[in-house]
Amino acid sequence: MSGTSTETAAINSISKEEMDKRFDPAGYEQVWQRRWAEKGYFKAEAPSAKPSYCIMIPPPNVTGKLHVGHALQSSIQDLLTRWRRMQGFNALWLPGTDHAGIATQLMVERQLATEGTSRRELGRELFLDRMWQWTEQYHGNIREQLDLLGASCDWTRERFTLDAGLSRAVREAFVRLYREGLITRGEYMVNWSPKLGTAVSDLEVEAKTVQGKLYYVAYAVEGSDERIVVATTRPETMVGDTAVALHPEDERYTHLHGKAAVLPLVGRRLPFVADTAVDRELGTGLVKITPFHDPNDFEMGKRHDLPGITVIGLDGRMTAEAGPGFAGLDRFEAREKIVERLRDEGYLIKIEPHTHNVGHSQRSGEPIEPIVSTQWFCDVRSMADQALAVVRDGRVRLIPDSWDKTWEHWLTTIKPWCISRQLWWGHQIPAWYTEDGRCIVAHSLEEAIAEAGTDRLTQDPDVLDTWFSSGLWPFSTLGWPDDTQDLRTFYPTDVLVTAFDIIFFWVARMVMDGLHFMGDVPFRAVHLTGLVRDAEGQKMSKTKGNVMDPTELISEYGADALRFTLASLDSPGRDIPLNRDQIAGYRAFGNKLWNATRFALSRIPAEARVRETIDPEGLAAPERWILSRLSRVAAEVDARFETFRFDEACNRLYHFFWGDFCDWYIELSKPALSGEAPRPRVGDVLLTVLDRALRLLHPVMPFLTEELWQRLPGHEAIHSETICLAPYPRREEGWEDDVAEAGMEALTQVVTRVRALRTEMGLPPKAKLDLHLNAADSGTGRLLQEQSALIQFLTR
RNA sequence: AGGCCCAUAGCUCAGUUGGUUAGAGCGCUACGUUGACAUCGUAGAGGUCAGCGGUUCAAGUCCGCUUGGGCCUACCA
Repeated sequence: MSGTSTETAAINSISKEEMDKRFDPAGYEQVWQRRWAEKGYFKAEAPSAKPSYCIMIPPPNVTGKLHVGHALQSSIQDLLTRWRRMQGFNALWLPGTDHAGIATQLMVERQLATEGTSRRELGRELFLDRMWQWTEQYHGNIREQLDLLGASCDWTRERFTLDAGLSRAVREAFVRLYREGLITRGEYMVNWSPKLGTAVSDLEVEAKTVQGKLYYVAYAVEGSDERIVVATTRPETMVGDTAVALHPEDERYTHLHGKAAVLPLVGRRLPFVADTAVDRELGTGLVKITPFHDPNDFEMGKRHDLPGITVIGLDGRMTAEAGPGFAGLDRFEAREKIVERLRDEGYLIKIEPHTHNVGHSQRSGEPIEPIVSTQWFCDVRSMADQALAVVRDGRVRLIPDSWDKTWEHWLTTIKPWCISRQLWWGHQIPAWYTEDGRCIVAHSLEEAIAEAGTDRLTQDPDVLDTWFSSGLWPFSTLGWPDDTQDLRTFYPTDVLVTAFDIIFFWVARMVMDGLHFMGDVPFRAVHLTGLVRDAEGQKMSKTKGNVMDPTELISEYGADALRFTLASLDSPGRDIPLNRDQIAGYRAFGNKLWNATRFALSRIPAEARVRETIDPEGLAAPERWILSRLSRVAAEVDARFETFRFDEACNRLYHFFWGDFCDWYIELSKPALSGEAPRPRVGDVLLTVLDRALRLLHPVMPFLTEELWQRLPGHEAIHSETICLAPYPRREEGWEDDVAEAGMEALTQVVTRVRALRTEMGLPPKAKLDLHLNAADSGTGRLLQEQSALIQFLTR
């Protein structure tokens, strides 16, 4: 509690002291963040008489560090939450973190390696202890960083995907899907990552175009002198061949039907099989079939009832089945060795360069090995159909909707999802095996024992894919499977804000799970943001060294400037080039807010106050005009927030404040405030417009607006404690005044024209001139006449 | 191989359902500092809206093609 006394001093200083000429975000940002938290302004209610508004944070990696992409998404989520909260909604932004299975386990494994040990050496239990230690050590970082950004999360509802409640939800979901027959265990071909030692899903495989080789190998035809030639990119798999395929209508090879080839080096008999999947144009039109090491061959093997042989093991090395001379070799060494033997024995016809796509492990970067193994699968077909339906009928809106087609394509072609991982960090699969090999799926060991009739059970060692638990996030975080008050209050949630790159990993699965388990969509809209890039539009990456750290940007420019920048760059369907000049520009905007407030506070009459509302009756044209403009901007900003056009909303706020308010209204108020040319209620109007402008800006720039708003005399009339809970300004139709706007338009044009003439004629800015105006019509003439003092003031 | 997106000022981008003279920020030029703000003010320069064709009274905007970028999906040995 060492910081308490200084904090109190800082809080006391707010709104009392003379304002500095320059604003300093570091001086108040975290003071306010702490105070808001202490006051509990962001705690949502359940139940509540107010309408609910809910956003679930896309949970970042619990041990991770927030990057600018997180800063972007968090800024948008906070903007929406603060906006709705001010509008009187019972707003919940639920924070939390993800255990991020492979990623986090790898970090700890790397650390163990530096200590000269490994997870295998430690054993599962000790290793998991280390994982939890690691998790606890870094867990606070995410909150710290969100606090720096000004996030208005409800931390009393924070969740972690591995906490007790969410783990229970995971087991419940697994058991239900198993009992519905949608989760099954079986031996299939999976994407295997030898380095990671685990199966991964199709999504975790990245196709990379590589320069490979196409090897042409001669196979003898059984019972004849004929030799046929097959082409392959992976000669090392040939020792696992069990057939040779040809196209049924390929006239070159009709004589081979019913015959067999002989596998070089091994001597195995390989029947010819006819299959239309064979491409006659490619290679020689004859394909070697290795059912256990190629996804196509696996399918073909099933169609023709071919046996499979596992010649590459889970460690990426050749098995004993590969035969003497190859067993134990790494798969790529084996390739060289086998090609060498083929050449030596005269089977190698030729080698051609060949460009093709090879699946690589997204996480480890190595080529994926298609391997047959026993895994758990989730058949998502029926769930996918439901997810298709809700996007088609608009119950879930993707924003921008250009993603609809991608959604459609992926979900219509979706295949069973391999959900088991050979890792330790994650939700262990709730399946137990009896000694006689029965498999019991249950919520708990106790339930499994009861069902099995024995306590001699072994739990399946595998854990679930991280995304299995993430898919449940919108309702597991609210207490599901129990029927909780939170669940009833906040589900379905309103908006999901996330980057497009996890639309399949996560968004689609939440929609499927939400519909399946809750019978309703998890959110009504998905705002998909672009990728944050550097100033040159390059992807940020550690290797390029162009990564921008949000924490550092905040300390340099302030959180409000970063937030404003990110929000104003968030145009639909576009990536976001972030450059420091722009952030600096919005920091200058902050300075503008600061100094406009400073001006108002130093010049208004003592009795001036922020008013809840103002009757324009009896006000002069400049006052009528600024109130009219304010009303229109409030309406526009509201409409833009509704449609997720944060860029346009920010733009309008920026131009209203800097252009209308500072460049014109403040200038116009000067002669009135100084007493040279008094006008009615100028002080009240100035403060009231400032109050509303700050409130309009609050969702984007929470810290500065609070800091300034607290200083406005009479702000308590709007809310007794904080701008965070003050009402969001709406349109005031009674303020909208076409006559005043037209009149001011004429005035500003006159002023601008005079200034331009002065420059064109090379007249010194201070030289006083005579100005004669001829109005085109009497109305304008009268107005300009009325405002002649102002015109003189602005044009000298 | 399919699909999606993009091309507008020196740079990064807006530009709604087609409708006056295409906008902003940064950068640039000139001038300006004792009274909110130099993180500023005033004025200004700068665009064949990638190219070609079409629809229309009217196209940056709609349609087709071309070129040049980017991304996603995909089992071609």
